[in-house]
Amino acid sequence: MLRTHTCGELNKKEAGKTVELAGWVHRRRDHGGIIFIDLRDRYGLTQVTFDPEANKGAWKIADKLRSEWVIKIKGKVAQRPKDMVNPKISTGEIEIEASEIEILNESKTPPFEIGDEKSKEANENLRLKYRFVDLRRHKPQEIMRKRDEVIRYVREYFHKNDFIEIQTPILANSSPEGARDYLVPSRLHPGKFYALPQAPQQFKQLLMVGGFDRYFQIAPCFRDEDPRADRHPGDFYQIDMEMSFVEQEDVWRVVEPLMIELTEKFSDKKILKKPFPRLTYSEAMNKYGTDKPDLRFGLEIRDITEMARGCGFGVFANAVKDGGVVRAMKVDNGSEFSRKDIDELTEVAKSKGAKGLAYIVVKESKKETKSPIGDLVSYELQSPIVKFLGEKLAMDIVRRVDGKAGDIIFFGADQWREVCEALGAVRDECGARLGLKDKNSAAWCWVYDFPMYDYSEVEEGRIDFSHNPFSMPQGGMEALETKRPLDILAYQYDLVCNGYEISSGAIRNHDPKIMYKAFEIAGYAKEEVDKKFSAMIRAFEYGAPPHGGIAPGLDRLLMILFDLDSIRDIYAFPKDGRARDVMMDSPGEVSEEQLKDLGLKIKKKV
RNA sequence: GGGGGUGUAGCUCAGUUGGUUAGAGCGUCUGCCUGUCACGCAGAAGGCCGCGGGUUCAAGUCCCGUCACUCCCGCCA
Repeated sequence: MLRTHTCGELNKKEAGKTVELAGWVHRRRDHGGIIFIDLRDRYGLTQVTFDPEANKGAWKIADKLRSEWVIKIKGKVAQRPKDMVNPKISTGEIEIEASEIEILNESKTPPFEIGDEKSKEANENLRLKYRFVDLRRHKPQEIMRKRDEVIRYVREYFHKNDFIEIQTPILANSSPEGARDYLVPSRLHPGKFYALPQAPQQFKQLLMVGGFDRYFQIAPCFRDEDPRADRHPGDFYQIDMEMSFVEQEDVWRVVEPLMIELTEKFSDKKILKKPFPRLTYSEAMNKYGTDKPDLRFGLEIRDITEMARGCGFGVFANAVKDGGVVRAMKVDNGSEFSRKDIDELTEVAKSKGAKGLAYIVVKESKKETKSPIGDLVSYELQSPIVKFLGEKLAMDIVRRVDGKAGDIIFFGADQWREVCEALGAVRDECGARLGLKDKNSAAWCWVYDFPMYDYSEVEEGRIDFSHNPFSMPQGGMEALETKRPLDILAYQYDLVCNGYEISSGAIRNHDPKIMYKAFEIAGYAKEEVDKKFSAMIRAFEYGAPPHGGIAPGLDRLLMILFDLDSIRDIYAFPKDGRARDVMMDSPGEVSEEQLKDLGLKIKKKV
């Protein structure tokens, strides 16, 4: 060993001992005579002193040291006088009086400062290029350590509950649904391709058929989709689990306590409600305009379709006439919003397909006035739409949503889904602008009863699976045969925290007959299903047990627990915003020979 | 595929209404300094103001184009 101790562990109890430390030169303070070196490793900092009078040789070497050089020192632990203790570091009571020093490696001047948390962080792309240096900083060190603790905790939790971890293949098959695949050309089978799994979905279901009734895996998943702040491009990890002989409640009973424990042990957030509130998909959409509501704040959406029927404001009246809905969302204290705020919120609504964003500001008025229905009110309405609605209807709507002086009310009028999505996005933005997203709260909830089918977004008039095609429809075969497809619900559930979808799961369809029927409704012929899911279908014909599971996204979970803005922070070696590894320079070019081996040709861009 | 933002020293940023030689802090280098701990003091080096074009007596600043970076939407069963 090149060291007897780490840089974070020595204290006054060791005073007098001779020790050896190794690490990086964090900072050097040269006083002309005495030289101080802060020596750093992942455990902490220890101050090392070089005194020219005590040891001229070591002092001379210390004089040459620069930032990030790797050194090994030998010296005596000395207790610092009381007035020289540094309370900011764990080893602040002592210092090492160096007698020997060896330079293990020199370093170029790093392209950015590694130092204190106070210094401004360098541009992320520069840090990613020099990630091996960036990782030396306190923050990434701490995140990686905590990530490891969470993973270990998860593993212990599942093992304690009789789950076993099984590694499923990385070289798998292209899956016909969902995201774009990463393809891997096969050399032995020219023209054929493996695909990296988007999730171990099919494998874990096959494990159930194989009799492993409680499986889990910290599973690598691969999807070739554009990145987002909460979506790491390329590869990411799921806490994948599946159970046999269970109903959805049983899956929840395993996962919910784990999420509670993880939140309480690894974050500073307080869980707002235990057990987690449960909302059906339609409740979530109607009240919050999204299937992943942020329940840290209220701002519920209310339906005023009937009030708006035939009203004087054409946008509302026409929406109702065309079979749509009119919805209102009251924002407490929203009258603070400036004209600019409202314009920006309108842009948010428009980005979700709304044509505009109608609003009524409820302004406090100095004197009470008589409302059109005769009572006294101490507010007045400011809005471009009141003159069309008429004052009486406007007042009624304000009452309906419990509006009071100081509020603003936003409206959406269109088809149901468009209104939900637009107001949902506006609600989210209002929550952010009004500071309602409490960093110290974790609002977990279950969203369940997702519809089995939805109108296809690719093809007019077609019906498609709204989520996972492997979910069991509620009511089984009977429902598929008798109900209108859009009315059929699935045993499909999401786990949501603070507006992030952490997890998606389902009770699976384990009956081949029901599976064929379910796919038939979505427009797939039997032969097509046989071809695309041959292993699954075959397996289900040999005694598949009822089963279901869930797969919380590890990365998004960690991001919330550790309160990070970027999902890249929780990776040791993240991809950049365009799915590149700027440190390794990947994706990279390959040689002609490699391509030839694989039977591939590449068209060069001119 | 669409929209917004940014681009000035190694890093983080300022740069007014277009006006003389483009600045600060940190870092780097040199010298001084024996108790600092974000040490201090003095000095120095370091700039294609992303790139190309235009307007102008004059462009870091205005206009057009372009590239890069970044965030958002689409997409992500």
